[in-house]
Amino acid sequence: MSLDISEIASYNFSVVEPKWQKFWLDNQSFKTRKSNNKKYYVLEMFMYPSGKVHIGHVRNYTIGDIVARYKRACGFDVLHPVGWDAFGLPAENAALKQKSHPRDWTYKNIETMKNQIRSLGFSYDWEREFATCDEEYYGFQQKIFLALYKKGLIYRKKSEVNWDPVDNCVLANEQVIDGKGWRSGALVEKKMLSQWFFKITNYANELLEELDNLKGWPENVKTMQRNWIGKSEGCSIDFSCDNGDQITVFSTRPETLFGATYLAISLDHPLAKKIADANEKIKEFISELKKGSVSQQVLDKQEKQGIDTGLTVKHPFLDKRLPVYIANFVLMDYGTGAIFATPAHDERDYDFAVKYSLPIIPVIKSENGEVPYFGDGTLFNSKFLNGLSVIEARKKIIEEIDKRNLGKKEIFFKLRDWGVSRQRYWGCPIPIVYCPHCGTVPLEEKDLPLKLPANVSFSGTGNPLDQHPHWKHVKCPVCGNNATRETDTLDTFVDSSWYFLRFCVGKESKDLLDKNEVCRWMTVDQYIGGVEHAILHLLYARFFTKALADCGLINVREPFKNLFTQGMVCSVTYKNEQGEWLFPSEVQKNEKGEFIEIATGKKVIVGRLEKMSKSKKNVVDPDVIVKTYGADALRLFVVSDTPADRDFPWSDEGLDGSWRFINRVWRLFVHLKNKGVSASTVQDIDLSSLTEEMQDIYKRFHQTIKDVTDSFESQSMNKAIAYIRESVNCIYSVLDKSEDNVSLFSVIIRDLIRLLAPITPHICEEAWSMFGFKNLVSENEWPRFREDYIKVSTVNLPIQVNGKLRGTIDVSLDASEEDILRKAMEVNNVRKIIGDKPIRKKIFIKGKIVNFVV
RNA sequence: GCCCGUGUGGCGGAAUGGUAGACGCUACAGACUUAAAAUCUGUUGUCCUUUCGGGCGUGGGGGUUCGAGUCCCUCCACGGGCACCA
Repeated sequence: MSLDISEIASYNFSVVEPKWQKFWLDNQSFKTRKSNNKKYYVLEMFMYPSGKVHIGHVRNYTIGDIVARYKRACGFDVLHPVGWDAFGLPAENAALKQKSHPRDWTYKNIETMKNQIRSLGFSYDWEREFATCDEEYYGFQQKIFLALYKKGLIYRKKSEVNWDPVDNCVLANEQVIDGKGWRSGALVEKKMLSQWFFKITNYANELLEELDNLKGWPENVKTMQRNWIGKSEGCSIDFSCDNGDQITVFSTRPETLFGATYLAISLDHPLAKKIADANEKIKEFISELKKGSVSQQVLDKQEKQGIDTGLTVKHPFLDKRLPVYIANFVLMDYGTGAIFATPAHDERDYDFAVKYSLPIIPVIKSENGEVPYFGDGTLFNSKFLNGLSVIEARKKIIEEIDKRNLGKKEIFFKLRDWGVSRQRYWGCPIPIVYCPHCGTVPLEEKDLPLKLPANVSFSGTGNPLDQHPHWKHVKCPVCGNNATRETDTLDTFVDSSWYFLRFCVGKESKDLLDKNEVCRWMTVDQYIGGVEHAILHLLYARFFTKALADCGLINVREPFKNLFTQGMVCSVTYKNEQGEWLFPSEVQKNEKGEFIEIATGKKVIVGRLEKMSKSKKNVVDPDVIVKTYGADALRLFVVSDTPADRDFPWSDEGLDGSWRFINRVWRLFVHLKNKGVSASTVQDIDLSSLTEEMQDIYKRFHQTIKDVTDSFESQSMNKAIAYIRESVNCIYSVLDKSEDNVSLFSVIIRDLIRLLAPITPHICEEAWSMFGFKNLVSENEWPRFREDYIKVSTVNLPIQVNGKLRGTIDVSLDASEEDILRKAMEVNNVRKIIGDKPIRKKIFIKGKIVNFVV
């Protein structure tokens, strides 16, 4: 086939894309529709306004937009909102660095990113947009805080933070680098501060059990949450100490009690403090161990260390005393902050025992006497437990402990309460006042929102709200005397724990949790975001939903029905000989195919694909791509080839391929238009009037509709695109017959545009209007396929001998087994391989396979 | 350290336990062109073979099965999360 010059001119996206974006916006094409149709709520995890949209965002939002457009076409009322997770640390860092106010910095970023998002043609209902730093939003969040507070779900307790002794401020884990403060370089210490906590542990069981009902969640995310909640059954045991105190330990393996050789308590255990106060050496030792970050991976990796307190406790069942150690591997937050140690059957206990030459007494028989041993076996050395299995022994000893009043069976969760206090400015202020007379007093609703003061200075030291000249000084709402405000703000995870509820309510309502609207739209039918949020954000959002339901504010208990976690966007990295990262633009391929640094001519080390990040200089700017290739090409590319839940390898060549495909499709449209195809030539297709070849083409197209539909339903955009490409190739192969089959090609092209529209909406909208179809393709329905067209009557059946493929035969699906086996045996190659060997077995699976075992 | 994933041609990937490599990228060849680009057509896992065809192949090792990329065990490599980054 040949195309004339006018058809060869490439598709002018730079005119077409802005044209339709403006049209959609002006006509509010994606305003949330409220009809009697079924609803569908599509939500992508909202964006942190860091400054610029990156390709990772583009991929996330493209997936969401494809779902939204597809579901709209399928007839759902779709809620597809957009917003900004706008509080957080980077705004304050920018304030320090560039002297810009966090608010100005944030809103400016939002403006920039909004324009970027709009240039990608996402079908959002912009009317519902908001930022979490909007006074209206965080004011309402304070209302929610008060409701939870009244419900008894919020309390204050002391908890450890990373403390920078030079800057006098609390550091986030990411601000601690090699145990030192990122700005000051000072050795970080752990410090106890009074902080607010949400009682997420009240919901531990429900959070765990409801996971089983979340059929639309990936199994790995559910597993991670289960492990995080970490329900374990065990028992508490009281040990009496020779100083008169009692130490309660928790153990999930009480059956190993007879192998216990020492007790270990946490650095923060009340007893440890008591001892430290009386013993300078121990005090010093504890403060030495307290250096460094509070993060778990740091704690786990550090060497196990401890100190003998000199105290001993009595073993509850044996006539012996065990020494009590203060040890850095015992966590105050889990269990009771104290353990009995059985080094023969626990790795940590073992390492510690070896280091401090403590005895190791095995009580469970292992096959080859290995120590430490963690498997099942028979108890020995254990008095009344002797001869029992681990499970039996556990049951028995818990009974025994209970009977003798030494402790009781208990269930502990690894899940800890959620600390929400942040010693920072750019967050939601906590609506609490401390009064010397009335104590802790919540603000009254009429005093909300409690706004952040505008004039604030950032020195990098201390807490900005605390240092503000007058903000914290107020009159007590109860007695009117001088009082002070809480100067901590809320963790930004709080902001993102209910934003999906706020989206349900239109801007006209002051009640941000308007029950009718929340009830109409919740739950979120499809939630899409990175797997890095698998635990914290998703768990907090689930907790919040339950807590708000218990406060009577909403009536759902689970926020997200289906969850999709997309992979990261990765790209190649380059480093020079000094190990410095290089931009791709600084690198060139020479004649030998080696990569060299342009500036120096020296060889460059080509690293493996890594997550795109500014520091590795392997980011790609979406603006540049949109300008040179268009939004459709970018959208198409980020969901092509790689399944959406896997990491996506960026490549310029791949992007080029997507761009070529868009032009190929456009040439197809223009060619067919020139051959007379248009909306007015669409008519019902009478199969019998077509040649056999055209019948086949039409049937294959119905198969394509089915394949693409199935792929969209299973979020396999990459497969949908492969099927569409295949179909386009197929249409190209018969293009010279288009003139004789105008109606057929009209029908096919109409549906092809509709199949492609969720992915590349601009070109499809343009083609839709060019062919003269009514309304927008974005408002049109999804094409349907006919079951009777995709049924096949014959099949190409593989014939195996001993499980190896030796040939194939074409058979009718309803042919008898006998006929097929006879035919299979006649295949030349099969006969040759079998020879005169006797056939031991004939496997026949209808429509699938024939296998001769000889 | 603990928890969760991933591993298939030169590359991204496809494959209800049933013909491994669909679709795309790259590379190569041809057509068109004064030429280039673009476009179109073809080839492209690997080894043996003129052809027909055959051997080997889904990170390594083992197992279940008539048959394993797919299920089980084990090992290796890489990535994500770990509670104050979002």
